[in-house]
Parts: sequence; structure tokens; C-alpha cells
Amino acid sequence: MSRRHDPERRDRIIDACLDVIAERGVAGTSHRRVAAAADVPLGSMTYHFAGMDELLYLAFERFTIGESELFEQKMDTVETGEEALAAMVGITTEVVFDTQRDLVLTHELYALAARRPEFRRLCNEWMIRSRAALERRFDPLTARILDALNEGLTIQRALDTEAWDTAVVAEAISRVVARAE
Amino acid sequence: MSRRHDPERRDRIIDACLDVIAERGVAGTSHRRVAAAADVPLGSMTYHFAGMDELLYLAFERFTIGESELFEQKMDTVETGEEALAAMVGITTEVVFDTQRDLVLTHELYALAARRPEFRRLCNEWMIRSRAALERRFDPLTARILDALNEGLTIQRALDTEAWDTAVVAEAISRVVARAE
Amino acid sequence: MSRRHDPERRDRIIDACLDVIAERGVAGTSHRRVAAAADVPLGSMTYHFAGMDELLYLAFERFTIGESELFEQKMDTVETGEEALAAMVGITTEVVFDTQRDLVLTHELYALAARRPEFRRLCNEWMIRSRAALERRFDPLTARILDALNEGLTIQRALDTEAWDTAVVAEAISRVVARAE
Amino acid sequence: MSRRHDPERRDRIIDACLDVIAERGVAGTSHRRVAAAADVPLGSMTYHFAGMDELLYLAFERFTIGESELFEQKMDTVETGEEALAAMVGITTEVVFDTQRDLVLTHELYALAARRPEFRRLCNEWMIRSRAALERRFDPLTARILDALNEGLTIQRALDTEAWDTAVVAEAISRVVARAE
DNA sequence: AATGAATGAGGATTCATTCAT
DNA sequence: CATGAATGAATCCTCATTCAT
Repeated sequence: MSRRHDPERRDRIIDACLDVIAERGVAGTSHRRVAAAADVPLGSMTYHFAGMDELLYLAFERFTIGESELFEQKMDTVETGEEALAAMVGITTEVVFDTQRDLVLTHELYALAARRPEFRRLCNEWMIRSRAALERRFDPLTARILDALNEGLTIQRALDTEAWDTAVVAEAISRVVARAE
Repeated sequence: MSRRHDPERRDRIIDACLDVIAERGVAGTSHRRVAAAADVPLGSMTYHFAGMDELLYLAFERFTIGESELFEQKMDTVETGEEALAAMVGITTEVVFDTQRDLVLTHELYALAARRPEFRRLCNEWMIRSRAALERRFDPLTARILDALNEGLTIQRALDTEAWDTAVVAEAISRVVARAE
Repeated sequence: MSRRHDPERRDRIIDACLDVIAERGVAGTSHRRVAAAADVPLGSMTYHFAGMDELLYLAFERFTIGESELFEQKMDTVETGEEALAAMVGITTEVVFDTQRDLVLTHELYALAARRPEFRRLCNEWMIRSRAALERRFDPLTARILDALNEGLTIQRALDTEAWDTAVVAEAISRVVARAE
Repeated sequence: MSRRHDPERRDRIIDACLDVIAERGVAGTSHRRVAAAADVPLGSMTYHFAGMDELLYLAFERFTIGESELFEQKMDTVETGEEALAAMVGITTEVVFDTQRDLVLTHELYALAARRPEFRRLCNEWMIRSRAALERRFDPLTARILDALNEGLTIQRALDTEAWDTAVVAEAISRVVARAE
């Protein structure tokens, strides 16, 4: 069966690229493996993308935009300040526990961002949207601190070999928020 | 010149490996490049190490132990609670600003840890020592929260394209600590 | 804008092909690069030409015809035998010094001609016209010798890293011509 | 059979490279084809040579040195001026007629030299040695003219579709030499 | 009549690893 | 004990060409 006309192919490759990164890391991501994951011929890779770099960029761009939207949705459902607090705890404790995938992708992106400006910009846009979402419920300073705290808690919980008591997260968040009042 | 017992060579390779990772990421680290950086013959690589994986492990082990020691030293010079607070602010604001290298290595390690248990264990030991160091000056719960906060602040400051006001860091830390009292 | 009948496009591609050869050699000439140089879609290439070979042939055909015409024009302006002699010196010393492009194209063509009869035929037609042009002013034998001498002088001057004294060229030509009388 | 130890391999590859160029031109010369011609694994190519460019350079270097030596040998056997004249005619009429290989290699080299200084240098050294060899029997000016004439005669005879009467070559050479007296 | 999309073969090169010395 | 030489698998990428539109 020929697949000559396949307009969603580009998108499929980008998604497959994220899958491969999640499974083998950026270090283990190659045109070949992404092509296999997306079920497209190898030649498609360089036809659709200038090189691995462009593909990585587009993949992580899609990832960060998706994460931003998810975060905004969660913050949007919140009405009162108390709900916001609970939402924060929920986000921190749920998100990463659920998805090994998100954990890997986030850190692979950070590793790239640590060396390369274009990926750093991606992180930045993600951060900005997160803070903006938090600012709907918290003052800017608190939002920024909360965002950082959330970052740290998420990472440390995820990389810990022991499970965390959710109460720790709740306490951490409440300390930061309570003092803001 | 005899080459019987050149125990520094192994060490030199491990250090060179960290240099290469810092410069090109784990994805860009190969036997060849490390050998060149350490100025040893390529054959040395597989003679001294079972494979890239073992080398990566040893390199990151050395890195985390070094970072732990540094952190402990900094916390050791602290006497009063106020000094501890100032020290925390200092650590968060200085460490990463100074060294692009540490930033890259940390995130490359996290990226590995997100997928692979042996590297996660490395992170864990690092975290445990950090918390223990903090527990010399803070109660365990506060220590854990502080550690997470520090993590988040450090990352977000480092990956931000705009500089942070140090006051934000100070405020964040003081909120977490103050409430502990 | 309609594109029915775009007869210049074919021509434009052929000219662009010569440009690409001049810049990167036959070895570096590809459909893609010629298409880019001619600012036509890649698909045009195989639509207008059966393959790279046909295109190369047409390009070199155009080149040799152009060069032949130029040579004939120069010999046409000549009236007396003395002018012919001066013209020869001028042709030999000027032509290649001016144009790196002609030098490359000539040798790329010769390289092709050395292996492939169809390009050899092209060279031959060029040679025949050159000799014919010379025969307007010189006897056939002298014309042939002059043509060969011109060839050799041009090549060696062009490929020399040191500049030649024009007197050498003049002396060479005069020796060949003088003896004919 | 393993071929682990094979010290002449480098040389063999260089020779094979010349064979491939002679057969398919520089444009048709690839690592793969040279490796096949030399009967070595593909990996050997980039192990022994930095890239195709280095290999091409070494191949043409070997070619020009060989040709220079051959030419010198021929001029060395000559005793009298008359023998020198006959030798020149012989060189011009024999050399290229015999070897299609030399013809192709020469023009491929010239084509490269027309665009790239390092190959031009190679041509230059070849020319210098040729002239020096001629200067053993002729004065410098005549040597230079003879060399150029020889170049032109050789090329035009080789690229001509019709055979040349040897007398033409003899006449050409004698005109250049006779007038020197 | 003309072309953008697509592809499989082949391009150079890098790689981890093996092995004879 | 240590290493330089060597290799085959895999890397990214370019290519001429095909084909549906």
C-alpha cells in the first residue's frame, strides 16, 4: 500500500519523536528509531525536517505547549483560594507520579536547555505561562515562588526512591501561600 | 617512561568524561571524545571501563559526591539560624549562576535518572546528604521543603532568560523557614 | 500568471547548470543545486531533462558553442597577418586570466570527454571551429599547431601559481608562425 | 581470514582510488567504490583518511609524482639534441595514446586544480619538474614553450576523434626548437 | 503541462568494540 | 598491562527519481 498522500505525517513523526525520547532519551533518539516508531520510511525524516535538531525542537515545543495548556486548564477550574491551594497540591502530587513520560521529557528538555539557548527559550515560555496561570489566583510574587516550589517538589518526589507523604507537599505549599496573606 | 600502574589515568578519564558531558551533553559523549579530552588512547576506554554506561555512572557518581561535599561544607560554616538562612539564599543564588557546568551536569543526570534506576539511586544519595546537611540547622520537615524549594528556585533561575531579583529567593526561603518556627 | 509555455525555463536551467559546475565541479552538481540556482522547483528538473547526463551534455554544448563564437568573432576582426599574431597572443593571455569560470568549465568538460565519447564529440566540434577560424589567417598545419600551442599555453598559465611574462607567449606563438613562412 | 595486520593497506587504497577515478571520474568516486576496489571494509576508508578530500589529494599526489619520474627517466636517456627532439615527439605521441587512464587522471586533476589551490599546487610541482627535465636539453625559454606545446598537443590529440599524423607533432616541436637555435 | 510530496539507495562519517601485539 | 589497528553497524543526510494531483 502506498502512502503517497499523508498530510498528517509530519505531525505523526513529531509525536513519535516524543515517544522515542521518553523511552530512550535524547541520546538514544535517532532518525531511524523515530521513523520506525512513526512507521514512515527513513527518507521522510530529512524530507520533513532539516535535521534531528529541528525535529527535537518541534517535539519539545509541542510538549511544552501541551503541558502549559494542561496546567492552565487545571488552574481554570479553580474558583476560591482554597481550591487553588488544593489544586496546587494535586498538580504536584499527581502529574508526575502518573506519567513517567512527562518526567523524562521534562528533564531531557532541561538538559538541552542548560546548554542551548533555543531550548532555554522554550522552557521560558512554559514558565511564563505557568506563572501567568498561577497569577489568576495568587499575587505575582507568590505565584513565582509557588511555581519554583512546585518545580522542586515535583522533581524531588519523582526522583526519590521512597514515596512522599502528600502531607509534606501540602505543608510546603501552605507555608508559601499562607505567608503571602 | 614506564606505564606500569597509572592509577591517575582512570581518574583522568572520569574527569574528562564530565567535561565532555558538560560541553556536549550525554547525547554527544562518546568514547572517542572522552579519550581525546583525557589525552589517552582510544583503546584505554574499553580497557578501563566495561562500556559507556559504566563510565557515565562513575562520572556522575563523582559529580554528585563532589556536590554533596560542597553543600555540606557550606552548611558547616553556619552557626546561627540566621546564618543558615543567609547561607541558603547564597547557595541558591550563587551556585548555578557561577557554573554553567554544574547546571548541565545536574540536568543531564536528572534526565538519566528519570529513566534508569541506577542513576536515580545516585540522585537519591545526593538528596539524602543535602537534607541531612540542612537538618543540622532546620527541623526535618523544613529541611525537606527547603531542599525542594532550593531545587526549584535554582532550576528556574538558571533556565530563565531574565535575571531574578535576589529578593525573590530570600523571600521564598524566609516564608518556608519562618512558618516552621 | 499562467505558466503555459515557459520556454525560458529550460534555458535558465541550462545556464544555472553551468554556474553550478563552475562553482562546485561536475562532482558537486546535482539536480537539487541546479534547481535552486535556477530558482525552479525540483520536479522541473526531471520534467525538462531525462537525467543529469542530458543536462550536463546540453550545458557543455551551450558552453562550447559560446566559446567557439567568441573565438570566431575575435579572429574575424583581424585583417593582416600581424594582427592575427597579436590577436593570438591576446586570446591566450587574456581569456583565462579574466575568467576562472571558463577555466573550470573547460577542464570539467575535458575530464568528461576523457571518458565519454559524447562529450569528446563536443570538444571535437569546438576544436574544429577553432582551427577553421585560425585557417582564415594561417595555413592549415600552422593553424593546427597554433591551436594546440594556445591550448597548452592557456592551461599552463592558468594552473601556474606564478604569473607568466606575456613575452613568453608572444615568443612561443611567433616561433610557430614564423617558421610557417 | 582476518586481515588485521596489513601495513600496505593505505597504499593499496590510494592506488585503488586512482583506478576508480580513472574509471568513473572524481564525480563517481565514493568511499564505497574505492573500498570495494581495494577490497577493504568501508570502515577502513575513514580510519586511514580524514575524508574523501584527503584521499583524492594523496591519490593525485602519487599520480603526479609518478608521472614526473617517468618523464624525467625519458629525458635522462637522451644524449644529443636530436635525440631530445625525437624523445619529445615520442612522449607526446605515445604517452596518452597508450593510456586512457593517464588522460582521465590528468584532466580530472586539472578540473580540480581549476577550482582548488591545493590541487593547483600539485599541478605546479609537476610542471616545475617537467620544465626542469626539459632544461637538461633545452634552454629555459624553449623548455617552457616546449612543455606548453606538449601539453596542448597531447590534449588535442587525445580528445580528437580523428587520429593525428605524427608528422604534425614532429613539425610543431621542430618549429619551436629550431627557432631557438 | 507542471510540481510538491515522497522514498529507497547510497553518500560520508562516527561509533563501540575486538584483537593481535 | 596496555594499545594501535581495524571493522561492521549505525549515524545523519543528500540524492535522482517516481507519482498523484
